Amino acid sequence: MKLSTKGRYGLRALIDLAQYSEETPVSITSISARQELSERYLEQLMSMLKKAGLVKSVRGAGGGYVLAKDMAEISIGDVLRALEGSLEPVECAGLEPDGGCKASDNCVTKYVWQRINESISQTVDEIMLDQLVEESRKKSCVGMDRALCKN
Amino acid sequence: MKLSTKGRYGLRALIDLAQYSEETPVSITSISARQELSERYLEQLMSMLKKAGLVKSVRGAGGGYVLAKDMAEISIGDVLRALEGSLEPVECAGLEPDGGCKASDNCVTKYVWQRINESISQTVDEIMLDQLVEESRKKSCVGMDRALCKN
DNA sequence: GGTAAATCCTAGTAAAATACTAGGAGATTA
DNA sequence: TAATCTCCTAGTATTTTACTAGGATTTACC
Repeated sequence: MKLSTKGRYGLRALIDLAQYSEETPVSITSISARQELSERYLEQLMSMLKKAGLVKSVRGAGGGYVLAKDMAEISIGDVLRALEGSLEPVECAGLEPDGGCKASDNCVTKYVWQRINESISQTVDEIMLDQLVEESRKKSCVGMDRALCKN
Repeated sequence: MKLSTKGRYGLRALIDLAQYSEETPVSITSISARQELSERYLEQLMSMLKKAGLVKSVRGAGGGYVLAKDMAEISIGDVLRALEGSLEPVECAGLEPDGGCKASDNCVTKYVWQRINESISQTVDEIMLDQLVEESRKKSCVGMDRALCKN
């Protein structure tokens, strides 16, 4: 039940992007410098965020990435699902009426997985990116000590 | 953010155990036969549940496992934490005052990890084993089709 | 006392997932 | 034309997962 580096790094990167992309696109190079992340790896994370429609890219010199919609309209759930795939703790727990496991009517544990799934979803979907960006500005923590924190 | 087979199989096994251990201890052999799980693997899961104080063992012929406390006093959180370790999505998110990451005061994402952690904990700690056992009896699903469901 | 049925304990190991690195093609600007 | 970007695919070392294997120990029952 751990989030991978994709989710952890990717969310940090997106908060950074949101802070710096108001006027011009932000390049992977600059994000990775500030956040001390591998450029090549970050490239892949940004590509996932783009596929999910959360950021837009501007190619060529002076290019980079920009948010594809307003910060207040991007939930942390959107971000984490884009990076981690489904956040369901067990595959069968899909909420779709006919989703997942065929044996589900006889499955007692499914109830548990579903409850966990719902609580995670509710939590991550009600936190929006702008809240974190604002918080980040308050703390003026543009860069944090990566030697102490890997998240 | 997936639960491993430890958590999935282990919870199933414990529900099975709870149902069958009211009079005599239940052996790993019998649980694994009903639930179609490897005996050797299940052995390790039971050992974890024992270390966590959720079950007691009775050695020797005719032995097996019994719940160490009342079903109504074992939460699913206890079970999953015994099997999966901490359910925190990110290590630093510990709720302990001085727990985890040293950079936490400057960490914006920690807020997110903590919120997720709290919601998961709350959910799994309020579901008790007896609820699932009762549900299981209602559905009379002693054995479900393992060809269809791996959870 | 012997045998069968159990738990207990440690190690090993194949497969899958993770966390990257590497190389190079294509787009855009100055 | 050179520099700076994104884009895309593939490779790969490390770690984790999901087991399997072997054997010691304990206990009930004949």
